[in-house]
Amino acid sequence: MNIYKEISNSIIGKLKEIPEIKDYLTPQILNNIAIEIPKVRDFGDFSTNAAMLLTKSLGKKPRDIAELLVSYIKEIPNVETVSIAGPGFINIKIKDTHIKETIFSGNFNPDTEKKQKIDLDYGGYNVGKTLHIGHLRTTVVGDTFNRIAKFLGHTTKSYNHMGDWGRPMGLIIAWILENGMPSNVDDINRMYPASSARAKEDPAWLEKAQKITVELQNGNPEYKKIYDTFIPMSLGQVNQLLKRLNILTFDENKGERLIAEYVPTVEKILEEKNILEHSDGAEIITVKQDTDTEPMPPVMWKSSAGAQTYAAADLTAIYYREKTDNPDSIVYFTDNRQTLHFKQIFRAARLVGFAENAELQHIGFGTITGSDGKPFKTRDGNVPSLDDMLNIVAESVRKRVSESGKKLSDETIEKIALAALKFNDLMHDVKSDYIFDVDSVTNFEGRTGPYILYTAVRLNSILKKVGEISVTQDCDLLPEERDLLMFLLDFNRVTETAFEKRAPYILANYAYDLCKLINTFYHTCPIMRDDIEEKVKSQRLMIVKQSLNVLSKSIELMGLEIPEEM
RNA sequence: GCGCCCAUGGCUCAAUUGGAUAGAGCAUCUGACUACGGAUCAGAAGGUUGAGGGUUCGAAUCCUUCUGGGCGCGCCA
Repeated sequence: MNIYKEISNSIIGKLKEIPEIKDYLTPQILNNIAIEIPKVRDFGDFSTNAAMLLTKSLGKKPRDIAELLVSYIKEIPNVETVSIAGPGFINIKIKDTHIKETIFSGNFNPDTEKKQKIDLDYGGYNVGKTLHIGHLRTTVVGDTFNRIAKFLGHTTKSYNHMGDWGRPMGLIIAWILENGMPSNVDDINRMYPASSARAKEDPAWLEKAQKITVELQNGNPEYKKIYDTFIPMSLGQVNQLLKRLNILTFDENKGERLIAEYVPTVEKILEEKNILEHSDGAEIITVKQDTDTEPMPPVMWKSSAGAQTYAAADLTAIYYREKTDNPDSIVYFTDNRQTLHFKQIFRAARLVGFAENAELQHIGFGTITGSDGKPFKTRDGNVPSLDDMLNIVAESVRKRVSESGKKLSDETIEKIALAALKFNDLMHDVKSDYIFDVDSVTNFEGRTGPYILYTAVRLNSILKKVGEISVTQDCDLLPEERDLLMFLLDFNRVTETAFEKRAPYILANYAYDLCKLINTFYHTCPIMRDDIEEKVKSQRLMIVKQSLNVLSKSIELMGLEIPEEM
């Protein structure tokens, strides 16, 4: 169901039938014809700029052209009225009966025409580091995008490209050799920062760690044994937190370590194609092009110490993914500080001829900052772990609940906290930095996750009181009802846009706007009161039902859960 | 130095990617049917979209110059 597409196609089809203009509809003009939903709802349900685009080629005034187009557009089925406004916009209003028919059918399934195969790369957690605020966006945005793509019928494969094979491993092992084995994951999480700090001050220590890294990668059994004992602890912690965050299980946890098995194969290909160069003891791939105006350093394939680099892992991963998935595109969701890195990797891939049929795309998002514009830290100057952040939000929910005298289960409180944290992240445009303000995340009024859940819970609560809903008699729609229904009709277009733009925030903002309309409707249109006529009642119940239908789908796509009560 | 990204009411964000009167939330002020669940709703106030110039029927959006901020620029991942 996509009424937007339906109307769009009908209008374009009609225009092509008009003898006076059909010869002027060049591909360029057709491409520029916009069928839009006007910002000001009073203008109509849809509008088009077609008349304005034809002024030049026809040599007529836009409003005159509009007159002509209107006489044809009127003939489109389900169109109630067509009018001209402003400089020559054509505004179209759809028949109420058609809106109701479409919505009440309850079919909100997408009608994706071209289904794609997409590899997704997000998460990319590091062994030895607790998941912290810096992992929030890649996780939440990646996961939601994955859900949207699946919903639209695309085939996705999510990769968690773990950082489990680089120098941090050498640093941890060096630390263990001196201080003994870790007894739990917290020990490990302390080791890496400690060892890393020491390496900054002590060059000998750094060198030692580098050496261990190379030897580990070359199969040193002693190091491998240590490695094999602390890796599961670290992974266990990651998985536990992902579960708490309600993130879909990754299809592949193929990190740098597992991808390393394919590095020799890729290296062979690189050598055969004569792409590798030696430079200062390292092996590199030149990706600079003559037209570049920006700095474009070479891809480091192997460090001069002989260690596998992260670039090698990423390039090899492209090779692996092409072989196993043959995807239409590979999309990476990471911090935008890695923009240059991925540009290099993608160029290298093109040079070697990897994934030639796939679009390689890096979605770089901004940093979560404190109100000072610097990367977010807690008051004591530490980077907060995701677990801690959730606990802080949950505590705030608990406080609010107890103040209001309600009693909610821990499970419900957790769901509300998760919604607060995740929605706050999802609603921001991916590419820009955003300020993480603890006060506004723990304030549950207005544009927040709890507001969204609350809306859904209320709708549920009404529906619980009634049985089967059927609309048999037609009755008029109030403006608040009509606005809501029109907005529901937009759901499919929104999910498609969010998918195409790789921008889950579009869905998040849609969900919020939907809730606003639902709450307005809820207030102005009483349902269960005794003085409400039966036919009005059943129509409103149907509106409630279908609103919840769309809302709960949106909530699910954001990886949130509706509690029983709140 | 070279390059990429950003700049929208006091604060935090939108604007369907060139459309009509730049919309929301927070904070402030005023209200709401004895709450179909008040974590709600209605209203008021708040803007020369960082500055200048350009492109066109039309610019927050595109081009250009400047100002201010963030980030990146071969052996960290």
